[in-house]
Amino acid sequence: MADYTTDNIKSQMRKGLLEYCTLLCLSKGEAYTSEILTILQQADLLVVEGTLYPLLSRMKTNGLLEYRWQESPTGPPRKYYKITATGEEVLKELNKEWGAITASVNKMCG
Amino acid sequence: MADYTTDNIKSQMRKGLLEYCTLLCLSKGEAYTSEILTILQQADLLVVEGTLYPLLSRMKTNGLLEYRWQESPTGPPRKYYKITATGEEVLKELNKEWGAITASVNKMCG
DNA sequence: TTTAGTACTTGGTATTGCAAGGTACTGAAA
DNA sequence: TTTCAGTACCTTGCAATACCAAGTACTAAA
Repeated sequence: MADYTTDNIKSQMRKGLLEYCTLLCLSKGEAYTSEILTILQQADLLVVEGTLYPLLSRMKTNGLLEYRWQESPTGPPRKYYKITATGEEVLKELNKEWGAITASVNKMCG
Repeated sequence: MADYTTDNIKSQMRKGLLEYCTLLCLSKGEAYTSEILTILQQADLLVVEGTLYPLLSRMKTNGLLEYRWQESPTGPPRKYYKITATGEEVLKELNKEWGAITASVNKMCG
């Protein structure tokens, strides 16, 4: 099993949750991209660098996130992202939406 | 609320589940496109014709679905889609995946 | 000064969703 | 007969997105 088709559908299922999970992650406190990446990957979100950077930029542009630069002792400075008040409100909406979605899917299963 | 950004993220969350829910729908018996469309829309999947036709074709090409033509008393003939044995196996995988995803998300919430 | 490690950014390509328009069949109205 | 409305299928063109790969830039150690 786990052929190309199955993997493709699976990854699509997870892709759609990327923004939501990123907001969830940052609602617990600020973090920079590599940390976010690791957290999302540990939740099996299968996300990679080239996806996450543009995604964070979009969310910043849309006012859900903000960032500050912070020097790093071991390399170039880091962008620490933080959720905004708007982001918090959107997250509340998305939490409701997630509940509705699981209800929808479970209804289709039953 | 419910501004452009929120709606966009919401729709992405649901989009990723289209193939899965289509398989779920057809695992209950065959149906033609308009019926599938109605069922998915009743589950709030926000799908439209121009999305569903190519999607069903892709799934047929990938061996998940098959169809037969059937005359209609009230118009042109209909394509009745049915899940294949391969589709059933993929669906089992996706059911497991859905369980894993909800677990992942809920872990991130907690 | 070169190399390795960390971190951010940016093309190019492929996939996908959707709006809009097109084809074709049936039956009823003009 | 012709025209129209309803049903059903399909395609085209545009925009958004994900990902791979490469590029830039900073630090520290060899």
